[in-house]
Amino acid sequence: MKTYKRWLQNANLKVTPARLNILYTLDHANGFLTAEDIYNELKPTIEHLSLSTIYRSLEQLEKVHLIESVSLENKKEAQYELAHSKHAHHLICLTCGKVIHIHDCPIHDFAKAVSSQHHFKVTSHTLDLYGYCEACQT
Amino acid sequence: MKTYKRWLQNANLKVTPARLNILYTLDHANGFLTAEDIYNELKPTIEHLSLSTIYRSLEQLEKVHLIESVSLENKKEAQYELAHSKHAHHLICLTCGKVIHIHDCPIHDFAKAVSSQHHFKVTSHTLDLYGYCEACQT
DNA sequence: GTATCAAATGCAAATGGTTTGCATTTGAGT
DNA sequence: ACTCAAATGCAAACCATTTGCATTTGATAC
Ligand SMILES: [Mn+2]
Ligand SMILES: [Mn+2]
Ligand SMILES: [Zn+2]
Ligand SMILES: [Zn+2]
Repeated sequence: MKTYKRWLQNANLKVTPARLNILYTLDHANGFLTAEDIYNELKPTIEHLSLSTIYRSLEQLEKVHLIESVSLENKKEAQYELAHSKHAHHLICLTCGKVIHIHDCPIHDFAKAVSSQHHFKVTSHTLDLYGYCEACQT
Repeated sequence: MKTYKRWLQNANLKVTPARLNILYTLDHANGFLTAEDIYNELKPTIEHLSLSTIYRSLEQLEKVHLIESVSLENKKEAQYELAHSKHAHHLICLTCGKVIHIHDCPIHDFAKAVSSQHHFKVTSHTLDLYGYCEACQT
């Protein structure tokens, strides 16, 4: 918990139980979590926890770049993960939701080519690969 | 309109004004459209048009693969476009919403590599590039 | 420690995009 | 024209997320 406390202090956010627990939960998840996932995880251990606190905390944590939100194809709820400094892409298991991070990025050259070809100034991109993780390929 | 009629008939869907108009509208858009975009476009010309008809039509059209829905980063509404048979990716203008289709795909080799490296069976992927189109780069 | 005050929280109500129930209309085949 | 499933309009329901407001709490100053 020491680490999370420092993260919050460095970001000039008050250290509150909700925020510490949200960071801990995202840090120990093996895939993306929704606001409600986090709420359900924490509700039993925090009395009087409100779902709106989760939403407001996620908003703040994202604003200071401690976490990131992702929109997944065919999912309407926002999904969250701990922020990672290195540019990365995702392997997402369609069965168990496990997420593997890939730090290799095949897009930069491609973006450059496409960019000049279509006179389009590319500033960012999203690339997610869907399929089945080792455990789910039986 | 002749074409759209045939599309619907081939898909075993009844030919209705709403569906014809939705196909026409998507066919002539230069970017993705939301259900409400389409509704606002058609409302003036179709008396008693209901937004739920738009939603139900989009659902049907997607089911028979005449159109596709896309989830965009930081947009909560579903976006639609006419289906395209060839595998493609998107250049999306952050200012005007224009979408350019790229039929070049740099991912297949990458997916193969990553696949064997992480024992992950990749079945699909999404790749969208965001930035500014020629007209919006002033 | 105690006082202070903005920031964070709980709770309930409001939102906004999307879906659904139901009575009525319409398209396609006879 | 006749029939019947499918499509539609409208209102109400739904669900994820946001917001208003009264209360509590964390950080800083004494
Ligand atoms: Mn990630
Ligand atoms: Mn497309
Ligand atoms: Zn899995
Ligand atoms: Zn543009």
